[in-house]
Amino acid sequence: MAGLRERQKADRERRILRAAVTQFRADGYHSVRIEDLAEMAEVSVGTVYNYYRTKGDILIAVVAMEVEEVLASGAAVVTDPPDGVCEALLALIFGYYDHSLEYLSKEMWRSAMALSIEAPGTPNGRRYTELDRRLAVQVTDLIRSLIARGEVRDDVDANALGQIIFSALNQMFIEFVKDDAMTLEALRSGIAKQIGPLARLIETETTR
Amino acid sequence: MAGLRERQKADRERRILRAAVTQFRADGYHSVRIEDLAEMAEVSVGTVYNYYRTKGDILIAVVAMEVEEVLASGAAVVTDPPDGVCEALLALIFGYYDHSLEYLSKEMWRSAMALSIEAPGTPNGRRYTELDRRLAVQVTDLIRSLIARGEVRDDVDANALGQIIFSALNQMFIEFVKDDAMTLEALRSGIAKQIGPLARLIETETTR
DNA sequence: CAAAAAAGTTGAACTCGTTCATGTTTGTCG
DNA sequence: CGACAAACATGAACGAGTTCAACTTTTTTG
Repeated sequence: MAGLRERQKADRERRILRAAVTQFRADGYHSVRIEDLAEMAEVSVGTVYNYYRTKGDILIAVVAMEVEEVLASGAAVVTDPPDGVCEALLALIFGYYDHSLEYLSKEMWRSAMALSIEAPGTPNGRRYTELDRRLAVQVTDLIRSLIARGEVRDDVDANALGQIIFSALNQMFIEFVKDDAMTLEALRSGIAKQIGPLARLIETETTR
Repeated sequence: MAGLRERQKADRERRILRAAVTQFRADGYHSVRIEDLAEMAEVSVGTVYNYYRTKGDILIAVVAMEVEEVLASGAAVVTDPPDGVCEALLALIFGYYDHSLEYLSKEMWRSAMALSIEAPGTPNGRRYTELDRRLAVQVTDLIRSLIARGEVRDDVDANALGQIIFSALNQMFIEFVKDDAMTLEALRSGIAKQIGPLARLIETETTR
């Protein structure tokens, strides 16, 4: 049976996370104080720290939910990619990008990325890094899928290329969240300019 | 003539920077307090803030000196790259990597990178971003140089490829500084595994 | 059911980056 | 040289993340 204590704990954690999602989005990660979250969640400041190690932990928890969704949407593309190497890659990448601002602000992404670099040893950092790794694996899987379909030359190194493409899309995304004025449209066209030439290099002859 | 005031100012700034280089490397960016720097530089805490906007500014100033050196060493490779596409690219990249830990610790790199992502609008962030851009330009220049030499196919998009390669080497470097246990050797072989296959794709037929 | 143990909550106190009103030093002008 | 202005240095005070010793609540035990 679910003891009273357990229910209360789960409830408090949910309330804190809910407060975080709401306030981070509304006022920005930095403007929100732990005290604000505690107040909305109807717990004390100390209690927040019983559920999350640091303020950054709370952000990562929020961001991780979003990335899980992105991964799920990407899985659909990998299973049945559109025709054409460039089209398939961009379908996956645009899927990532379009999802990214659904629940999170650029400021939240910036802070989360900064955290993952600065504190790689914490549960925070490791969790975010793991999500990055899974995204890279998904890109690699797509390439393998395109090789199996005969659209990509079978002498390309799927691992190397998947990693390279992930690096490119990730770096582009960093530039996107760093510049508040940059539109999703500009992000899309930016990565397309890189993926296009690359796709041409790895296509099989027959697809030309 | 250099007035007394000017000399004193320059002197103080140098002392603060010197204290930062010494202490950041010895104890880590985070462990060092502004008060520690002030003490070593024989100024007050407030004075430190007269010369640098934030603690991060001081770090960026230190890191920027290092990156300028890296850019200078890279320029030599671009001017006269070794034979072979892969060899030339790796000569440039290894040059970057080997330089990177000469004066800076991994923790300093992590903090600097995190800063540039989190505070892109500050003088800090912009300066670091600008250095990144110049590194990407240098990679692009090398590719152009290899095209001119006939080693790289002249139908490849030098800009797109330069940016992609920069993203890859940068992402790899991020993984390197995130993992204190990762050796320079592992970093080198990691990027080589990505650059190798890519180089084969862009080489002219004759070089095969 | 009562008492002890376990688990969790609390908010005051601590740290450190940053700011600002005040004081001091340097340069300039009569 | 003396007095005024400008520039600069100073450190106490403030804000926000984090910690921890004391207190409450829930569970277990006899």
